[in-house]
Amino acid sequence: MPDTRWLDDEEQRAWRSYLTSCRLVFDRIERQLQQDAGLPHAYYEILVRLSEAPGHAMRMSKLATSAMSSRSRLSHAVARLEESGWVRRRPCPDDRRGAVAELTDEGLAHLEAIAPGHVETVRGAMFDVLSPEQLRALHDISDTLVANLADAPVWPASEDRYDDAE
Amino acid sequence: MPDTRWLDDEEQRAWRSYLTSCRLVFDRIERQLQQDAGLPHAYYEILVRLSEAPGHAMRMSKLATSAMSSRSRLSHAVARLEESGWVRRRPCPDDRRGAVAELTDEGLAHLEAIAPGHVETVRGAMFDVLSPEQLRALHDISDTLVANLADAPVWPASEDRYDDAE
DNA sequence: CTGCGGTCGAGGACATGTCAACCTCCGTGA
DNA sequence: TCACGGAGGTTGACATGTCCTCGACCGCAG
Repeated sequence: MPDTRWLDDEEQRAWRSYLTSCRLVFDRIERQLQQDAGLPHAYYEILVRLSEAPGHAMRMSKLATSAMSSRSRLSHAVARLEESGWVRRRPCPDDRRGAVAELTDEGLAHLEAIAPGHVETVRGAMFDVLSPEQLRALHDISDTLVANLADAPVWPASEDRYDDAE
Repeated sequence: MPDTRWLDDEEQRAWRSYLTSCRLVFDRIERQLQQDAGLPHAYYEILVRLSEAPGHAMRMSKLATSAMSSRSRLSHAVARLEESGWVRRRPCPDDRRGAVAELTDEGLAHLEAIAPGHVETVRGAMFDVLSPEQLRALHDISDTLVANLADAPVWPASEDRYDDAE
């Protein structure tokens, strides 16, 4: 490794501010969801994706990708959601290896009950705080990051990583 | 709860893009540190704070605050870092309840060994990707978020939350 | 000086996430 | 048709984080 390109003071401050802001935002989201809905944000995401899918059902691997989750994580998560009665698993008709996760009526009802509180929290943590220009800029920045990091050669530790699916 | 102020399409996209980008950035950071340094980013932060403190030592509670950690989390973390030999705990001279965490020589050496890789990853995940204007904007946005969410009425679940300390 | 509320830090129980097998099954090529 | 590489999904061991409780101790009010 040749000479390190250290961060200068300005970059240092920017990076730490970014770290702090993300932590503050996500802590809020996480905490509110945990308290009011009894589930972590990752699980909420899963319910949302299912609710948007045709038939409120989706193939496990596709669900993993769309919820930005590893397969293994999704498997554990769905197991838990199944215990809670919000999701049901059934075999995939096309592919006997596969499984399909399906939102139950209770799951949908629960999601509809908790969504308003979550949205309000998101507004309070972000949309009510930033100016319209800041929001536009942040959207642009986020898109740029996603575009540049998405396919990312991050040594997918095992293959067990978001594959590029769909 | 009165009528929910739902997110419109644009806001929805912005929020999801933000979520995705943060996940991509932090996954990289986390993965690189775990692989090359054998520790999660939160632990790295602790080592950094200690290395910047006078005498490479800091009171536990102050360290918790400065590393944006709960006391309990810090306690577990320092226990682990102590096992690895990178940090040492000693009683606080002023306050017999207290404890002081101190970076060991090995800890400092380890930190110095792994810092370049981390910095390079941060550059690759952020500074090399965004334009100077984007970076300025992101810094400004982060500061705004921190300023507005820091004291945050987030029902500190138990008192066990970053207190506003020092 | 004594009692009392509050702070400091530790630790246990539990939830979530990661990694690494491990099966089952698919699709292809010989 | 059958072997084989790879995909889909699950599972168990383990690491990390959260919540809650506890014991020790501080500092103040009486």
